[in-house]
Amino acid sequence: MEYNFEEIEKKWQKFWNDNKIYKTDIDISKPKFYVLDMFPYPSGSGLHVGHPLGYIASDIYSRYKRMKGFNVLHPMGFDAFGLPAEQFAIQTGQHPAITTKQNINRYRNQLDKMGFCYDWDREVQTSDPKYYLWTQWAFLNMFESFYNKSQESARPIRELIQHFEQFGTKGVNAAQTEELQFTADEWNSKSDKEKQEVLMNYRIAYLGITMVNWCPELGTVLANDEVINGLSERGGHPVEQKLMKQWCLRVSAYSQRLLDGLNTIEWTESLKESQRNWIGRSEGAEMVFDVLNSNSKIQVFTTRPDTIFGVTFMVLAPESDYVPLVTTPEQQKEVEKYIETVKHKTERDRMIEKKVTGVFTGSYAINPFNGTKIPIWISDYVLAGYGTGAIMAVPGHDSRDHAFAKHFNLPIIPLIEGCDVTNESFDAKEGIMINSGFLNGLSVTEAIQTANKYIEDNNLGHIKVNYRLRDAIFSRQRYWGEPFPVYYENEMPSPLPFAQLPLELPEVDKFLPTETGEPPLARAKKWNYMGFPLETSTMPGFAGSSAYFLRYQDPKNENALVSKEANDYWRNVDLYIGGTEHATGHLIYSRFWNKFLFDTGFSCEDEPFKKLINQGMIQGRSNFVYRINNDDNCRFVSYGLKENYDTTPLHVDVNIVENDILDIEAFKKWRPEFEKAEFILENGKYFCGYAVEKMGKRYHNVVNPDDVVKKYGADTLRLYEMFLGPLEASKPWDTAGIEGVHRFLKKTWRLFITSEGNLKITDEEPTPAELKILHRTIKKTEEDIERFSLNTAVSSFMICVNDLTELKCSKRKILEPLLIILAPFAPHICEELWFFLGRSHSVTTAQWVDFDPKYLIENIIQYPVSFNGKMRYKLEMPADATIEAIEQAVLENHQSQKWIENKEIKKIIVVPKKIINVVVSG
RNA sequence: GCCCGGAUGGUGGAAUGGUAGACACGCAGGACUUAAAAUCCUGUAGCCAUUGCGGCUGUGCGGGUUCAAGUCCCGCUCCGGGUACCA
Repeated sequence: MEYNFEEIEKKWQKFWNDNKIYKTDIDISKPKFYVLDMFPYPSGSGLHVGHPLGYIASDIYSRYKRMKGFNVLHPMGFDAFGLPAEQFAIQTGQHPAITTKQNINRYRNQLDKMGFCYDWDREVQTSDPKYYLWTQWAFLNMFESFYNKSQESARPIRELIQHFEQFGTKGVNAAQTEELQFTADEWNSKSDKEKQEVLMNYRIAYLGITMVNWCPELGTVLANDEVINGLSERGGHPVEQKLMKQWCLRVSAYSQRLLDGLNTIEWTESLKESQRNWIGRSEGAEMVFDVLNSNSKIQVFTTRPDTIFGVTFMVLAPESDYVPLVTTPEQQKEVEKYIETVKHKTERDRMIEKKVTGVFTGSYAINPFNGTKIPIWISDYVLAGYGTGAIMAVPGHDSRDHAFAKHFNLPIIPLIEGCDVTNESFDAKEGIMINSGFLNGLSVTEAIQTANKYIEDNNLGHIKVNYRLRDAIFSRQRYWGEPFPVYYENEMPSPLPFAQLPLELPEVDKFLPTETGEPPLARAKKWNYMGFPLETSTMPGFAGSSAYFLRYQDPKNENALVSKEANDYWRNVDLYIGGTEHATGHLIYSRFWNKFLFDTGFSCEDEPFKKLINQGMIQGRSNFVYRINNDDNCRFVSYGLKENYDTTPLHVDVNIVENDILDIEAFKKWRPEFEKAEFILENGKYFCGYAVEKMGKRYHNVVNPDDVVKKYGADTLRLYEMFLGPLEASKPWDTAGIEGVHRFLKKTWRLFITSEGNLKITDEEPTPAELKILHRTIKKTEEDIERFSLNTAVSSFMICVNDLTELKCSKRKILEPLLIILAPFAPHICEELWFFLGRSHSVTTAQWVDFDPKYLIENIIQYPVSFNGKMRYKLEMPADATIEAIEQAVLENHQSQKWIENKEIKKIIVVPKKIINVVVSG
């Protein structure tokens, strides 16, 4: 009887499902382990073979941990709000909820075929009102909170109000949009509306007027991480800067904690580094410059206060509030003209042009260190959103300032001994200071410290830490997202009472903005609360994915996001697997979101994801055929012969190519125009060329996991995806090796079952050699799973089965444990064979077998003996031989080795169980 | 520009500083078969010797540390990813 994977897999998937084998509940008698996959956005094109890579790895790990005695939480769900469904709705009028539901069903169907051990009873869908109630709830909590920097924690906004009532802003140390100052009396005499406006300055979820990335094509604003190279992440449309009133989350308040937290979690260095760069902490000084003949003062931020003697001009951002203060009447026209041109440039234009532009304001500032007069310019290379929107320019030691100085012919002063700054600035923080007054002779590091001290001592400014991390813009002018639980009274936002949640998405006639440019929700008929209009924008994609890992812990709870009990037990994610593309989006936002919930007592851990593994991308492997140009017969030439002709390469569907050999008949049917195609073959075959490209429809290189499952079975797909290479590496999908993995499963099958379908298994006692094979494999499998080296784990199974086949070993005492350790990788076939062995319960819930070290030690160890690093012969020694005995044996052996007799042994190095190295003279 | 990775046979890839190339694909040869498929066996880094055991060279390039380097250190080259006027 042959290995009939199709039947077996269907049977056991049904068995697991019917018996709810993977249903998980709190069990305080067992240690918990939480394994999470980044849940997918269910796109219309379904899963391709790259998606399950991480899911397979996490599935193997979950199954392994469960067998090791852990209570494993391994849930799955769908990130169901998103732009593609909405775009589709705009085109077709089909409600996004319907499209989304269809896509989810398709995904679910595909996932189910791969034999994952998810507890589907815990499924969450972010577009489900029962789920997004808790997204809205969290938003309201953020609205009702501010960040107390002294306590390093979010606190209820009423604490701040009480403080204002008693002391005004005195003693307030809170994260804020701008610095405010008022007394208690002033606060108490403010109108309600005025008070609300002030509080917006502090709330963690606040309505703010900020420069946003506006994408006219999509008709919505985008967060920084949704803009790539000045184009929208979705669709690649140009993005411009625009001042708009938007909901924002005060993520920046958590900058330092987000940075510090990285040291407490097990993520890859590169991912932590990305986050550190994104947070962008920089220490420097904020310094005040007086403006000549004016009362104005300009504050700048610099990380190089040591270079102050090299400041030859100052630059303001075009949007800076300082601009009107310092522009002289003579320069007014020029400045206005410049600002106008800058406004019309998109982010992308700026990047592509990279032209140096700017305009002089007519004013001068005074260098506070030496009193020199420095011209104040305006240029778009200075960003309004960072620091103070104004810089002191040091062309000698900053490349951007240098380019500007060159262009406008401004002086450049070298400040470091021995450097030439005529053609290039010297940006490195090293060397000895010159031309710098009292800083002369100091090293750069010393000079920075000395200058900082001088600034503080002389009241010229203060030391300041700046972060690049911006507050998250939280409004989207779209339909398919969570509505804000907010209504407007007197034009001031008020939160909906919790009892009114969830605020469900209303029906609209079209999914487009209104004629007046309002978001789609403005089309809804009854979009108000007690007569007051409701907010018409919706939340962004990351809202629903920011706390989903907590909801899985208690998905059906109607009274809380997660009960205290469930959260105390499941805590945070022990292992999170997903792609690197979320490094600066989801993984920042959800850390922020969780920290907020931690502060407010709803999450018991400060960091949501303890260990994170990034699975690599699976790229497509495209195939090409070569059509001969200007050929009447539509001929194609095989890859190896194409140099003899003038050809055009054409992408060909990889599903009609096997091992780069084209299925000619299938090709003729693929496209009508190829029906009469002729082929110039090599050895009777047509070989295709190949290239590694992104997996996508346009390259005809999409491989659907369903097809692979159909052909080889889920167990083969699982093993093969792991076997392909290291989990974290990017690699192309190449079916060339899949036969080998499939062959391994067939071999395993044959260890148990004869070709007639009889059970081969005997109850004979295993030999030491067989036990050695088994225990070696158990040990290796454990080690490999623990370090996520799943490709080598698969290899070790192959070696094991090959060895057992060679020994014709079909002994129960060997094969039963083998099934247990193979079960996480290939659960279906193991269940079937386990069943044949007469075992009743599921092998996937069996207890893991521990290896017995006594079968691992070799009785005799063969030591390679090397002389001066060169291998000479092998010396056999008992495993328990002492180092002295080994040395003695080498010396004795030395005498019988003629070729070395006139050389003197200087040293004998014995590496236990590894090698003996003999150092000889000459 | 900056920050991270990476470079090993024809291919994907193994190697806690200790016999480089595990395992798999592919290829070649063989067995079984009327034949094919399936299955099994042998060989497979390169070069030389293969009716001798074997020898030499080899982990992108150039140096170094070490008895011993794919692995550690210094200097390059190329490839991949992230990020960018962040002062």
